[in-house]
Amino acid sequence: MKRVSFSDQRCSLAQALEVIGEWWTLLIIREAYFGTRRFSDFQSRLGIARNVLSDRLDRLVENGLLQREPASPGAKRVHYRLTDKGRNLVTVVVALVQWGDRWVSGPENAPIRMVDRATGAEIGDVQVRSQDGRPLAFHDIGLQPGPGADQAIHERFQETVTNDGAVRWRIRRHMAE
Amino acid sequence: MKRVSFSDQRCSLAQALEVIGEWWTLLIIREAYFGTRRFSDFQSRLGIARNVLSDRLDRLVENGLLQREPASPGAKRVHYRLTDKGRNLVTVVVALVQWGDRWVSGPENAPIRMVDRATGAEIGDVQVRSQDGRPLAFHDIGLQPGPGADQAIHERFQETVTNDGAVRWRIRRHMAE
DNA sequence: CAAAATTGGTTGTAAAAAGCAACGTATAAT
DNA sequence: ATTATACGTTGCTTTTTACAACCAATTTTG
Repeated sequence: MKRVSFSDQRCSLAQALEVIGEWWTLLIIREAYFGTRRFSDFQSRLGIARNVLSDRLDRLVENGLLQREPASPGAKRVHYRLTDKGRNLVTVVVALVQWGDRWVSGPENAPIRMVDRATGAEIGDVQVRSQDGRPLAFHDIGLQPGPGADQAIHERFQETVTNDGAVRWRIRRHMAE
Repeated sequence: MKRVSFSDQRCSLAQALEVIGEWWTLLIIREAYFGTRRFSDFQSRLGIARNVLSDRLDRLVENGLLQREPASPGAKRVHYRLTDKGRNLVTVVVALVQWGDRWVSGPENAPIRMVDRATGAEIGDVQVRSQDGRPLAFHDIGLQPGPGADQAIHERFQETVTNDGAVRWRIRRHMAE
């Protein structure tokens, strides 16, 4: 396959996908959310090939999303547990499940319900919001070069200053020549 | 590779990944968010091989995330535009970018800033919330079999009724025997 | 405590997917 | 009318994944 790496792309989405974008990886994370800890349980629950599972677990541990710990105190056999970094992906997983429920499975065929433990009511839809809590639709979100933007990213944006002094960023649709 | 399909798994995450989980696919969606519409712009912006791009675009159109439309009225040459189904993935993309900013790139190196167009302020962190808006942490989220759960999923859960009549679901850690 | 079964992998091989470069048309620009 | 650009497709190579067989260490069972 000689698959190209995303890690040199200056884009946090590419960075994230480099870590969790491989085939099976996110399903392993989901399985960990479900409480699975043992190699053989991951294997039989997912139906993944053992060598691929082994490889993915190694990478997830390397990247700090899972941690190995003794299955029983002092034992050599290990369990895999989510770290904070791994648990923090919960928004991504929930957003994906909700999208899948809505657009692929259909809400009436949702295989899993996610509820608020405190009330038992279904959780809300994951949304993009402003810092003060207003829901933001697709077109309410503006893009700008960030603090880590490089030359290539700056070239994608066009800075304009309106006559009242406000700065506006326009994203270029086509490649600059 | 003879890669196994996720589409027979009864899990909306697997269904979603079947559509957008392939290498490059989510980066193409991101590129579409950025306003890219033309084949050659996708190609040169991402550095993706042309045949792979061609394949991914076909699949995205097939699955209804992108739509082809004449580049100019009456022309045969096409542009690719996001559909509602595609735009609806914005929560996933934003959640992933924020996770990448936080855990991989580091917030001070974020290449892109996402702002509220109305105020210019940075958008908030994507969160899982209850329907009435309380933020839910990882452990506040409970799992239950949903309306489309099959036998296998039901076997993963253990239903218990507390003595005040409330129903509780416990997820089984290991495979049932 | 010895034998059997389970766990947590590794190794080898075949098939499929990704990467690369060259080639072909149809449209757009000069 | 000629040239250049856009949007792919085809053919070949390299890398991954899938599948099955094997193996050592640990647990369980009789």
